[in-house]
Amino acid sequence: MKPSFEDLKQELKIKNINLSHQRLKVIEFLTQNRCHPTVDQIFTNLQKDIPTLSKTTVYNTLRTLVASGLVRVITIEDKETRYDIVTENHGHFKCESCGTIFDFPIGIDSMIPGVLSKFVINDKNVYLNGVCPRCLSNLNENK
Amino acid sequence: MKPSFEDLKQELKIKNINLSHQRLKVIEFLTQNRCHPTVDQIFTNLQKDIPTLSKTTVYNTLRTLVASGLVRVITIEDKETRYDIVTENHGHFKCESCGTIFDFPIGIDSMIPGVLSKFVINDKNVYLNGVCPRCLSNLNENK
DNA sequence: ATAATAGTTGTAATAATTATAAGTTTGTAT
DNA sequence: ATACAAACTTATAATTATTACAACTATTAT
Ligand SMILES: [Mn+2]
Ligand SMILES: [Mn+2]
Ligand SMILES: [Zn+2]
Ligand SMILES: [Zn+2]
Repeated sequence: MKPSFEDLKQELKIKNINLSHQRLKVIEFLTQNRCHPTVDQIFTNLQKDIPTLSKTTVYNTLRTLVASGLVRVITIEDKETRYDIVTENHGHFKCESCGTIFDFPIGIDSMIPGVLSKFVINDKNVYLNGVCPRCLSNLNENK
Repeated sequence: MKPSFEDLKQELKIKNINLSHQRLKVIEFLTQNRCHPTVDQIFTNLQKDIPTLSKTTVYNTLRTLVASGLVRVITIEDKETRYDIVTENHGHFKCESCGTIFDFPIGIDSMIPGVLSKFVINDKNVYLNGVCPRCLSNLNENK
């Protein structure tokens, strides 16, 4: 599902979170850039629009959005936290060659084993690393 | 499978990695503490044995071990990299209340969707977050 | 309009990790 | 055993990501 900017604004109102200019811009950026951007990417891009923007605000905003369940944290790679506006269950594949992070569907619930039946699960992540088809064919060409 | 200390020494020899005192101690610690320790935990504990130990050495050693495939990196939580001597495919559950990381079996290969058939997959991780049974029962008691 | 509240900003502090260069250990050849 | 080179370790400095803080600004309610 692709949550629209308007949907998200509505969600925020319901959750009683103020729709400040900066917050709206962060959400807008995330809906238009579904590449799982880092804080730095979000900050650098929004700064063009909002010259006074502070990186602290980006951190604060993302913390608020994650806490309210509107945004999801992706830590597929050590040392670079990324953010995803799509909170529905799906897996992530990161290409070691080009760095792209791909989404893929995965039915993880069906494979959670019985030993976890007494555990309360709040969050699920499936992360794969490898090489994407485009990079594979590039590697072949250069042989 | 529980790789023994001796097995791992053998593996290192095969891969032509020097069995320095510090490296052996790191491996020994990981085989005896299968709690997915952080760099800091490994460092602090080994320092008792090796007073001259440097944290840089712990970082260097872990990098070497990960590169050679003897150790696995766990980034279930943002901001704390952990290490696992068990490299075989299994999932991780982190309790948000007590911080314990539990292992569980998972047949992830069977659920990788067709859209990824052209991707080369080098690494797979399944991370769950929630509350463990012990913490759940503690919470109930205190109500 | 005023006061209270929430949000933003710049700067400083913290923490994890990496880079560097000097010192030490280890392995190999003589 | 000795000497030399390569590999490893160490302490320190530098880098990077993130959080803390306090002053400032915008928003909301009265
Ligand atoms: Mn995604
Ligand atoms: Mn494990
Ligand atoms: Zn690629
Ligand atoms: Zn627990």
